[in-house]
Amino acid sequence: MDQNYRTLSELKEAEREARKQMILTATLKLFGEKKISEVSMRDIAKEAGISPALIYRHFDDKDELFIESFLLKISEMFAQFEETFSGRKQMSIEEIGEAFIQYLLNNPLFFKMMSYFMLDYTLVEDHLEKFNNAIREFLAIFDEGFRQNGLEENVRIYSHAFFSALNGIMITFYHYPGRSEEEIKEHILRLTKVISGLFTKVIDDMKT
Amino acid sequence: MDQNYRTLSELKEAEREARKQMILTATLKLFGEKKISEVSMRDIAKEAGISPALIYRHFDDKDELFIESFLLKISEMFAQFEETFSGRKQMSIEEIGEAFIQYLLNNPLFFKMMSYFMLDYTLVEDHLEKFNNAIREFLAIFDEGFRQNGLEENVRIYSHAFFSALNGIMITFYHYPGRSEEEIKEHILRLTKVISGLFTKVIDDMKT
DNA sequence: TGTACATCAGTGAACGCGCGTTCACTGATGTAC
DNA sequence: TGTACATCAGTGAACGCGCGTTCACTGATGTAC
Repeated sequence: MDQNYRTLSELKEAEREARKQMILTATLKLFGEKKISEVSMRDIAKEAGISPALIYRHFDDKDELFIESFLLKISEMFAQFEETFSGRKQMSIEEIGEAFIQYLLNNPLFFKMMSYFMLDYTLVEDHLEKFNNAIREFLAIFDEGFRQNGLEENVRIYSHAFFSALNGIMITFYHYPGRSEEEIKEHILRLTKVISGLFTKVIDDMKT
Repeated sequence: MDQNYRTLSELKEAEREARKQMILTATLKLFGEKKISEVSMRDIAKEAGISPALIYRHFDDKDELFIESFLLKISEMFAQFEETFSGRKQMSIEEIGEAFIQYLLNNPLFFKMMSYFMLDYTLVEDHLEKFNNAIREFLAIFDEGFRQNGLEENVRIYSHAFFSALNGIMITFYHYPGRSEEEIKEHILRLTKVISGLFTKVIDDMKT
């Protein structure tokens, strides 16, 4: 009896969770299709095939829904990026840089969300920590990459510099006006090579 | 008589221009105070001490007003930055990097607007060219800096890489959560030094 | 000098709209006895 | 097995609001004769 209850409520809980995921999926889909700031609760409800009111049974408000979508996307990226890393014994700085940029180029939605939250969003205290942790974990991958390539001192400062420089290339040139998508990708990858090259060279010089 | 008419209409034109500038000034003031996307036409009218309808006698719509404000700010920055440059015979890469970052740190409004238009804004064909030219002119300053420091080949690619890396440092860390303003500034300047150092070193190596 | 008219900066209120969110309600399913 | 009740996912319409923009109007100034 007790056992039975538990399974039943578990089933309900699972259904509830599935619905929540549907809402999150719909939200992410729309983020990919239009400006993030122009995605409305009505849009999301329509996309998910439910009434707007139902969203509020799963999320306190629009902010919470947006943040949860973002965290979902972050963990997805994180998993994929870590896999790329652990699949190989060691990656050069160039390979790390290219992997990161290629990921952003192939996942414009992730890039869009990252930019949006970096620049436009004032995070609530509660979500701030999750967000913070996600970024720190991610930067740790870069740290590890530099260590594997023989950097011993100031690892963190170099990995921050590298990470933010790559970010900057994307943000500065991704929407560069009057260029085709192909030209832009090419330009971004060339700049990535230049930056990666600088870091590699300086680290190599340190070693000798 | 004819002469008189001309002066009179000139006077009127000057008044008209002055009012327009007042509206632009009010807009920029509000951009400094709240999120750009949250500045409304009513806010601007109130700040300028006029009726909302009057704004439409000077600007076609909100877009045009926003773009013109931005272009005004760009030209201001451009003038100041060029002055810094022409005041000195030659500046090292480090000095250029630091001057740029210090400018952004001291003019958060400019940084805010630049970020906003880089990421969030879909420019109309008409304004696109002005915007384009402004950026190109600005990048030319960096080109010149690299040339003066002895770089002869691929100048443009290096200046783009340098410019976007600096941008990235600002964008990535300016709103870094959980740090004081002082810590953030310090961190940004340290990263700027690292990036400038890499470029300097590689250029020096090329020379020998 | 006086009068009729034109011009135009400037206004406050209104229009029409879409937003985030809430409300009052339905209807299916499960529970108690 | 049947019946009264509780629960809760789900709904469509509504609330209240602020937005960009427009409208119909005022009033000061200049012009024509």
